[in-house]
Amino acid sequence: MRELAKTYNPQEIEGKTYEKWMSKKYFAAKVDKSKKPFTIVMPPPNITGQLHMGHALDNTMQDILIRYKRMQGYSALWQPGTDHAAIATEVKVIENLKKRGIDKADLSRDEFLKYAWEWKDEYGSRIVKQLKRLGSSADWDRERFTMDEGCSDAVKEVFIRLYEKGYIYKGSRIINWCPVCQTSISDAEVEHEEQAGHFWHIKYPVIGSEGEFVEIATTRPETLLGDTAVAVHPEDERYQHLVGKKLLLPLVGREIPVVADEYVDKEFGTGCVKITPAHDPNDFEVGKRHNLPEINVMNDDATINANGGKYEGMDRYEARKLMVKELDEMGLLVKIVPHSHNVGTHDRCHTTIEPMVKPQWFVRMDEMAKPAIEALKSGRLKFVPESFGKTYLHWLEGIRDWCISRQLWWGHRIPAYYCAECGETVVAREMPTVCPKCGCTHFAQDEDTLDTWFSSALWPFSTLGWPKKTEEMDYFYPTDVLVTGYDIIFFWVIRMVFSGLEQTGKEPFHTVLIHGLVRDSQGRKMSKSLGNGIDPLEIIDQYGADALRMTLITGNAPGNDMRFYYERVEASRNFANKVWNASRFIMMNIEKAAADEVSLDQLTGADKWILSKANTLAKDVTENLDKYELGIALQKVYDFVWEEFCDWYIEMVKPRLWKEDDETKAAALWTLKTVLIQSLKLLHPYMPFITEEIFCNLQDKEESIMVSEWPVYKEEWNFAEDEKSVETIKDAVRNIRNLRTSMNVAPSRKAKVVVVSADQEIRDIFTQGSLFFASLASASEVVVQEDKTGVADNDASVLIHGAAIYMPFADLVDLDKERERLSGEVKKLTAEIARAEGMLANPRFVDKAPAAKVQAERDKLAKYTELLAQTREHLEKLG
RNA sequence: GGGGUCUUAGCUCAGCUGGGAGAGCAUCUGCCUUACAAGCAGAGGGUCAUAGGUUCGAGCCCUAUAGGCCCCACCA
Repeated sequence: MRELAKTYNPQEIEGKTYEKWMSKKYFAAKVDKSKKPFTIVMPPPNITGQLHMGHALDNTMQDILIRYKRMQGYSALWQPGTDHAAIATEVKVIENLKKRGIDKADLSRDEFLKYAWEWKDEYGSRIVKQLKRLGSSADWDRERFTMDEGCSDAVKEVFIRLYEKGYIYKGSRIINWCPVCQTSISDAEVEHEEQAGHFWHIKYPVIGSEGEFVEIATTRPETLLGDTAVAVHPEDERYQHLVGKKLLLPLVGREIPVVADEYVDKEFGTGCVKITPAHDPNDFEVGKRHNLPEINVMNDDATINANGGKYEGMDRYEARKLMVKELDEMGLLVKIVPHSHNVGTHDRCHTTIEPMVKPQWFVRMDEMAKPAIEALKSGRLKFVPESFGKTYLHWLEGIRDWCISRQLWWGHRIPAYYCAECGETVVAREMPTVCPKCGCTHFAQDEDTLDTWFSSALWPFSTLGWPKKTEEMDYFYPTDVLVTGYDIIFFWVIRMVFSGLEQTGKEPFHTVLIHGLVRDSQGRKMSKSLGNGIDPLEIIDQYGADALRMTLITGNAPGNDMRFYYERVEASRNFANKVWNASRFIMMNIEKAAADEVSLDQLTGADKWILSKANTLAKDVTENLDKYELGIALQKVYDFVWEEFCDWYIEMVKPRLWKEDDETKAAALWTLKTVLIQSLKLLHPYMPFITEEIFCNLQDKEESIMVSEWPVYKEEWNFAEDEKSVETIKDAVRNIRNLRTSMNVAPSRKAKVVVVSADQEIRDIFTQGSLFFASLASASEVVVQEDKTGVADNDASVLIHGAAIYMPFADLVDLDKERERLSGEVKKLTAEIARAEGMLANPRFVDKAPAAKVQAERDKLAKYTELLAQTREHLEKLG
């Protein structure tokens, strides 16, 4: 044991503590059949990433659960790793190359990938180092990467299996195209933004009916170049005569038919819809129904292509401007009406998506969605909080096929090979040698890579060695809890569930613990563009990792967003300091007189009281943690440590420690140490560094708190009677302090305190606790007696249940003020009595409410009635 | 258009299966009391959005309304 510094200094402690944990291999989870497994897979941060508050929250929650379970004796695996983050990384690498004067277009695929891997090697470990500063106790020796050999193998295996089952197919369908990233993206990656736009009303001339026009309204006039029909509702009388007729597409001169389709809403716009199958998902469907040609009018960068005639080469928005102008000049532009509508944008770069028809790979979702829905409905999969289960179901029930191919280089290349001769597709792990159809020996691999989420979907089992049969897979899978933000339920959680069910037959986890966003103090999202992000590492530097962790967990319910305040970090830091100083106090005293083992019957009432409280606390905290109520559990430890332990118990114990020859000193020291250790253990998952440091300084039997045993409720530590007794004294102390404050009696002015009670039990309580009672109540002397002998009528008094307490402040008592105070008491008590009597007078309450509740009311009534009588008596005495 | 969620003290938020409204910060009063002024002891402050309903009893359950936020959705 050594003396601690006066204030807690996290910088001195965190680094060396983490190194100790690492070198002792405490984070390593072993396959150990004698223990129960507990597994969490870490949502793999992007290799492009820097630690932000979201990561800090997410990983703190996981670390709390893992540390808790580890202390409970589970073989607790926190499986870490990083994600290749296809688009994000590719964009970053391209930017980075640009700075060095290198253009991706000038590079071969292999050259580009070489740069990408270099980038990964340089920055991929950055975020891992940052996670460690938080105190994350992940099993870093098992760290994985979504593009490492094992994960890539799992990806190939799943692709092949799904392909052979007919769940993966290649098709030419309308997809979301990002003209800036130049790749297709899935529906989940499209964000809808409400934008102020316009409705352009344009007239299309009817062929063979001179002077007759069809008026359409469009938000995207430039797509007119790809129109292959105009649709009207089959039952729309206004246009029935036109169905089957041809229109002359302005500016293009193409003849297009008028078709009838239920898709059209008669009430909306003009009731006539231009149909552009190649650039609108709805029109695509209409086109399929009516066998319309699909005319793609755009290049990959959203400039107009050769099909756009003279507009070729223009950007889509420039072309729009020019076309509108020309239509106006031709007299075909009827009007322009302001109109706000939803525009799909790419969630990464916020470029407006261009729907295009392109050959892509898809995963059929209908069959795989079913067991995923069933998993939730059956209760095998639970969300915390539950409401997110509805989000999950809603998405799955309306799920559409998943576009998984990306026109990127960084990622898992699609394991499909095309015969150079006959074009036959072969899906295989390696490039085939001979074409099964034509015998040709030349193949080319598909150029595309897979959506980054395709590999993350396999994360819970690919990291454990699947598809190989490993003992890790047998032991740690299925995992237990997945902790993540609500923003990636669609991207990730759902895909892990259906992939896990499809490939392993089991839900990959039984609980999904959802958290919200960490916002700035004004409630805004933290973002780079706003510059309002707060760097967790700076907070750690300034206040310590424990304070940051505590801040992120307190006062926040699962799934709710939270605001980040420096004031709250300070409050957390202050708590750490409180724990530190309480420990310092205890150690200073233990140094003077060793805290030897004592038997429970040597403890005083106060010792038993705090021990009993600490015992209940362990039970409560465990229950809360089992329900994932991390914030509530921490709040309870906080309240216990600060209020009960520091403000009450330590103060109660001081007189015993200061007295030279107190025979209960050993009991006090033992209790201080025992309760402190209990508190440190309960606190450890939340504040790992400070608790470890104190624990190691406090005792030398165990070398680390993180592998010590989690406290369990012990029946022999349950002292209900002593709890009641101490509460009685606390009640008296509070009343006396209150009285002294209201009378302006300085704490330095000690006074004799006379406790009068007819109740032998209560007299015993005060007699036995007189030492600490005197100290807490600033009493020079405590006299306990049965009647009021020697008490002056004008002594100040307070009443508690079963006793009256008198203090001779004669010269200080302002009789008017005292009468006023007592009258106030009478008023309060009368109201309480009326309330209790009212309830008890209600026969329905007495009959229907639980007996304990009724009895409690009766007890209260008796207590208040007694207090009221005494208070009135005093009031009369004052005259 | 559908779904979710929130509305509690001046501010930010807790409030577990319904049983006398809580915390932190802020405010006011005293205290440098030998662990801690990053502290100690006190105090003030709330028709729990509104209106109904269920119940012996509602911040909590149900319905409706108002306002805020979020997600999903193919109205050109």
